[in-house]
Amino acid sequence: MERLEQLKKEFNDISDFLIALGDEKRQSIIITLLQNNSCKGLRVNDLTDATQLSRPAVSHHLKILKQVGLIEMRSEGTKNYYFLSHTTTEIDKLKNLLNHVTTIIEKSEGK
Amino acid sequence: MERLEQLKKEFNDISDFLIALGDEKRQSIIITLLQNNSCKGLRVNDLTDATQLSRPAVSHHLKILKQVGLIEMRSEGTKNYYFLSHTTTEIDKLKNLLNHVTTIIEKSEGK
DNA sequence: TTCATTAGTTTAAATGATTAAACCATTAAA
DNA sequence: TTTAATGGTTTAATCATTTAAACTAATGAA
Repeated sequence: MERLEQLKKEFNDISDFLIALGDEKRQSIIITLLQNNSCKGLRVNDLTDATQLSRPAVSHHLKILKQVGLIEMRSEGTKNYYFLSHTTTEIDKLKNLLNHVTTIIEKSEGK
Repeated sequence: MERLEQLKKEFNDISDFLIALGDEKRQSIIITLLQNNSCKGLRVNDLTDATQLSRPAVSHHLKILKQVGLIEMRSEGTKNYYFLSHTTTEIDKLKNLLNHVTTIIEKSEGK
């Protein structure tokens, strides 16, 4: 039952990330960034073109994606370049959680 | 670029699952079911007790969890028993998607 | 058959998320 | 020092989600 406490924490920890990933608008931003996944990065206006969203909407979603550590930003003067984070900490956490869950499910298989 | 199309489909396919998993109320239902992961399953009233949610709220969330294939139901008379699905199809899909994404991110690492 | 139990559904209210419009701040160029 | 370009923020409106209250349906027991 100690493992259940651990699992509860893991779930709680990853909520924001799951919510961030679940939104289709944000998915299209992520996919656009994956398409242009050079070190250069993309600007807000590039993303409004690609995703059919207004600038405040893109800005809003970028903020959420940044908060969960999925993307990062680099400034050059007034120009901001957004790119997918090279560290995959949150993704790895989610993978671990999923493995945890499947392990428990499979263990009870024979009961 | 063919892989990107594939990825787009995978994302689209998994949206509802991510949204279902991201909600904290639904997480507490999942955890309660994990705690009692025998073949027997739990009834709606068991879940209202454990999660501090009203019956219509639990019913609503169970419906969502059922739609994405995470849980299943078994009826005995008027009594309905809910339990975590033994097939982990959606979980496996999500794992694959995450592996896909990390592969792309890591590939561009050296650019 | 009548009453109690179990649980899903519908509707309306409350809450929360998303968006556009307008505004502000910063940098770069003229 | 103006002016243009870039982009974040705030506010208010819209839209979707969640919830509770009341209702309905079905089964099982008295």
